[in-house]
Amino acid sequence: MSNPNFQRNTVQRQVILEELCRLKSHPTASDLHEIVRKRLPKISLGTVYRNLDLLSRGGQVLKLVSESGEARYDGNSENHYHIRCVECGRVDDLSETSDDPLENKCADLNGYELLGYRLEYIGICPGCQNIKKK
Amino acid sequence: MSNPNFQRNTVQRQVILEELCRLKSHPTASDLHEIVRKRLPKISLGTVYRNLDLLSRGGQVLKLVSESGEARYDGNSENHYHIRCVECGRVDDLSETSDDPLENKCADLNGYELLGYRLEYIGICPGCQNIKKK
DNA sequence: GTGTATGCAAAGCCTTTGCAGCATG
DNA sequence: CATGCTGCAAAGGCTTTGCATACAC
Repeated sequence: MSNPNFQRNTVQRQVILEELCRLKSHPTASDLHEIVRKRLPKISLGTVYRNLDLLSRGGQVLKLVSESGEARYDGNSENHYHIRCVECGRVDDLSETSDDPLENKCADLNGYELLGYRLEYIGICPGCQNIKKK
Repeated sequence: MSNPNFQRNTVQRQVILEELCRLKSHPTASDLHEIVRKRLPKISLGTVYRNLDLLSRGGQVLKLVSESGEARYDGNSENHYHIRCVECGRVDDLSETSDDPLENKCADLNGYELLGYRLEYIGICPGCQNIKKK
């Protein structure tokens, strides 16, 4: 029987992860596709999506979705905060200067003019807890 | 000259806002369309989208986008926190019991099993600040 | 009347998926 | 050499848009 979590080490996956980690910015899938294409001219957008999905579900990559629904990816999976530009959608890292991110408003903002923040908790609702127990 | 923010009071807009505010849940545009259709059978999905966009840009409604890119709307535009189910995408309100939401982990979670949170700052990046000044 | 808003349908966009061939372990 | 992965292209799903008509002011 085969291991359902088995994954192969493909050149495509390696290059995608390498290029994403090298970038300080947080590209969209299409941005990354353009970048990776410089090294692997034949790689398809579909492959980029498939690998970003695998990597983000594996925790090696972070997927960031904005209010507009646009997805961006972050090769730094360590816990850190982001600031997003409301005008152009650009996303940057924020240096974590204390354990309480909400109090960081005067910390280094990477040149950003701060407007606010979005906070959302993640969990499992009562209904889905029941389904899982069955 | 006309006021760029001028808006007409249409029945459609009123009913969309009314129904959204009446709901405790946070429906998708399509969910809301189904609900509003009970009162206005001929209303189109496009009109629902157009009005939700107007209302959210006007601050009367909150637009919430999940990691998967799914958009949900909240008729309560007052500052409060949300918890989202990773299994089914359902979104509920969280009672705000202190000024520091990150410390609320033991507060009333509406029956949810808490897994974590997403925090993102919103601002204007240096590049866009320069564009605005010009 | 003037110009915004609507309904309808088509178009857009980003993302996912089916498939046959490829290449990894 | 079994089967996971790829490239390609088509399909999907949500959202936006163009257009003629309706209606708010």
